[in-house]
Amino acid sequence: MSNEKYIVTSALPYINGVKHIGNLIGSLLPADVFARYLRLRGRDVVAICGTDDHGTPAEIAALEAGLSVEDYCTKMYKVQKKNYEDFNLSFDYFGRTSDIENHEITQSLFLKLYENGYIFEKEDEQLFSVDDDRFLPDRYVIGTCPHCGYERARGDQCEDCSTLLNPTQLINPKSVISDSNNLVIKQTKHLYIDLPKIQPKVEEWVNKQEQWPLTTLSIAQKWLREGLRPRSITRNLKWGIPVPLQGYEDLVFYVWFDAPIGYISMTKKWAKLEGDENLWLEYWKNPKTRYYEFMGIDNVPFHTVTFPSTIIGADDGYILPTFVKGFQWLTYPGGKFSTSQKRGVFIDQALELYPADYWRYYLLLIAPERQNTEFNWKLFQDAVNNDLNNQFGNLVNRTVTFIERNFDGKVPTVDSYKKEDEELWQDLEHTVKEYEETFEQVEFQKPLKALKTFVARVNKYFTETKPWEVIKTDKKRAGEILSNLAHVLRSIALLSHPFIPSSAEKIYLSLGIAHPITDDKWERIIDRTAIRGNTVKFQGHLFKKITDKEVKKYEIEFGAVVVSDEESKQPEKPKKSKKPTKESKFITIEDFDKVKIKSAKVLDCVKHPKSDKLLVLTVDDGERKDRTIVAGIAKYYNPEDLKNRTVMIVDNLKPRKLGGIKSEGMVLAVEDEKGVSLLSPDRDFAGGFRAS
RNA sequence: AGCGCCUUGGAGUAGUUUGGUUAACUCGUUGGGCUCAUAACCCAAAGAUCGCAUGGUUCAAGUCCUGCAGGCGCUACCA
Repeated sequence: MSNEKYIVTSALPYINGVKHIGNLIGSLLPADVFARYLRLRGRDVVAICGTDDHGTPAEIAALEAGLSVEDYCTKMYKVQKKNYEDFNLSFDYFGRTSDIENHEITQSLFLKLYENGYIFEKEDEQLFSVDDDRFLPDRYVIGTCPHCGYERARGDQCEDCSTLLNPTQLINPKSVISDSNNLVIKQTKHLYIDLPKIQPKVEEWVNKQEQWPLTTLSIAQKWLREGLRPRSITRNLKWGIPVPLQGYEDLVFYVWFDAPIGYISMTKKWAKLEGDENLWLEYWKNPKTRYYEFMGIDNVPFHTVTFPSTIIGADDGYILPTFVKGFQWLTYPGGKFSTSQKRGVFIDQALELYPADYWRYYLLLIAPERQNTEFNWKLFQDAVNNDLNNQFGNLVNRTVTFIERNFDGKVPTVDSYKKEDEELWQDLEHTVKEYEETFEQVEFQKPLKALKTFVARVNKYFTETKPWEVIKTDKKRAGEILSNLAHVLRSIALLSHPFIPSSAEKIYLSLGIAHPITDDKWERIIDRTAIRGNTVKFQGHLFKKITDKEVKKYEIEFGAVVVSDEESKQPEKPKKSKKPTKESKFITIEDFDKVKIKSAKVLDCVKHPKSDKLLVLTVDDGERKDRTIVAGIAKYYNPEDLKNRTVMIVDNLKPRKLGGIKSEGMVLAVEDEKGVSLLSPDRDFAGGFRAS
């Protein structure tokens, strides 16, 4: 089986900008983890990723940065490459789609398609911006929607009425790039790939992929069911891979066409650097290769239908993916990741706050495998503090220090195993089995949870066997317990390596293992004697806790807030069919009784950091002296004036975040045209008295 | 509009493919234990009519079917 090869690829991040943690968990990180797992098991794997360099956005960003597009891309390439290295992403090669190898392979695949009769020419109308001196992609044109009159409709679709459009349909179209309305319609010739002609073969292939995840399969099948349409593969740009065909020299390939070919060309470049020019062919033209692709869900059609069409149509011996894993989205509280709005965590920032392993662990734990998941600072803290620090780090710590203090740092020898020892080893076996099985199915949360459960199990073993007590009467037995612990820890380190590689290495060092973790053989994952006699050495604590203070700070700093919807009640689309609930004229006394209104003393009051309409009150409600209430009264009250005042609050209102700060209740006030006035008792009142 | 996904104790989730005794896990809460360890670790308890129809199928439904409500994602010339 040694000639079975593996390819692992992550969707290629676009060259522009630094990526956020959502991009990371959507493709890059899983690809890395899976590749690490395969390597650990001794599989012959090449893991490939790189930047997707071409396209209009890169050109425009370069323009704005005052750089040539080549220089801009090189600069961004370096930035991204470093980010991923810092995150311990272990791609064998991280390349670029603008490299010469990609030119060669893209052009050769195109020529094959051409020879095989899958390329045809068609004339298009396209808007040309005279002032920008360039053709405008649909999304770079905005204008008035002919259907609903929305003034900022994009050339491909009106966001307001969601009608699909052609840029030429827009009224008063203008360029997004320059705002110029000096646009002309030009006839241009473009080359198309005849997807309908290739469809039967693609369909035949897709229908055989029973091992694919259901969502992947159903997306692919939907596209095929609706029938593929020919798709343009050229653009009139200067930045890109030139079309190697007479009469089309001024065209370049459309990015969607050349980007996935990057997987192949980057492997080729890797082979070159490895000093074996033809090595890449052993992977890409070997029918026995197992090829795993990782990407966000939006990319699934490209990897299950269009890119395979290129490969199948060209018929040049390249293999197709064995497994296509599409991830849902990692969402962020308060809205989409956005550089301009300072919302979300970007990779470079993330690493300034905490080590890569913290992020890797939490992101993998909540990996959006089945559904969208939301990043949450508090849960991030929980995961790091409980799972990593308390359970994992502390287990390593208590084991190593115990051996250091009682056994001169030497891992003791075991002569016989008691029942509880055997049970421990048996559980390890089960864990490894579960881990292997779920990993082979390309799942991430499950192997990680198996590992996490086992770590807790080992802590239990430690507590229940009480070596600190046993050692007083039976040093030998205590030694056996610690030996078991140390050996099991070695297995845990191996199992955790794909997820948290640096910490795993550190455990190896603690256990006095000289070789890197990646040199270990999977066959020895369970080994009761591997480190007998090793000298352990405390390496410092593996993890550190995240404090509440940090969480609060970062929640605000990184915009993890719900936009105070009081104000942002934009003319949002009236939610369809929201039946107006019939309100009856009276409520019953029981209804009123549900509302608990009580007095509260304002202890402190400050302006809301994110809003000029909100004040943040800290009140004493008779039960607690640290209740936080956010009120929209900043226009009418100075924070200072409210201190020591008694106000009336709704006690049992469901807490809600306002501008990122959790408001636990509501302050009662009345409003007329002059402004807002707070309700309060006639005389000074302590907090906690219910109104009735 | 179409397609798909989601709705399970205070929070986050598993379980739904292949229906079957007390609905599982982590956090949080309450109580207890331990002291080797980073106030870490271990045990126990409370807490869920599994979105709604008091809908259907079945001896049996969180799991299958139907309808409804709410939330989300994807839908090709974007990269």
